[in-house]
Amino acid sequence: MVVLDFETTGLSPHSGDRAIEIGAVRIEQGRITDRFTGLMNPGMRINSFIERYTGITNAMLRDAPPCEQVMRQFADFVEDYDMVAHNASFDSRFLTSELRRVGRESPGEFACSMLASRRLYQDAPNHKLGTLVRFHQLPNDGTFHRALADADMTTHLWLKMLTDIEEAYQLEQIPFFLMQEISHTPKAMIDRFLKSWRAKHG
DNA sequence: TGCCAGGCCCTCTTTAGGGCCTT
Repeated sequence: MVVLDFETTGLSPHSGDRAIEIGAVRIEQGRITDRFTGLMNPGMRINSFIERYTGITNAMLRDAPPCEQVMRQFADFVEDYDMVAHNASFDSRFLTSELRRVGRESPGEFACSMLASRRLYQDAPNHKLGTLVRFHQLPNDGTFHRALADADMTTHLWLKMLTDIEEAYQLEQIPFFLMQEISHTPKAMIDRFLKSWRAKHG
């Protein structure tokens, strides 16, 4: 699967917002096998809030390739893999919007690490990505709100959740139907995960 | 002119409202 994160000019592609950076991590057999990242020029200036929030400046975007070029490359990277994102409804909207502009689409399904976290870690202070990284002491380099850094942290969070789900399942603490229900994760994704997990652990 | 995201989930709910998450 591919873990995905967008930085954007705002919250809604339906209000004209565009992607300005994409970061993605490919996971196979529970291990990171490839990464993709790129700044992209949205053809518009970003406001000062976004500059402060992400650290991405208008000067950086001026020299970046256009969204269309980066998204075509990303479409080739993601192929038909299923995807994971933290608050997936946000990233899936931008992915659909940006791919549609270049006549592409992603056939994969989305799972949401935020919804899964709300189910699995009810003792967490909240379910922001940064909070969960600290709560679980997940690997990070101190960078937040940049696409590849956030995708990397989401990857570590997702792998931890899969392990915790599997352990709970093995311990018969949760039945299989609940695994499918957790986080709205598509059944096919859970099935593929279990198959690869068992191949790895015997 | 005035509006301005959207989906999940809880609750003082279902004839609704508001917090949480993402930028």
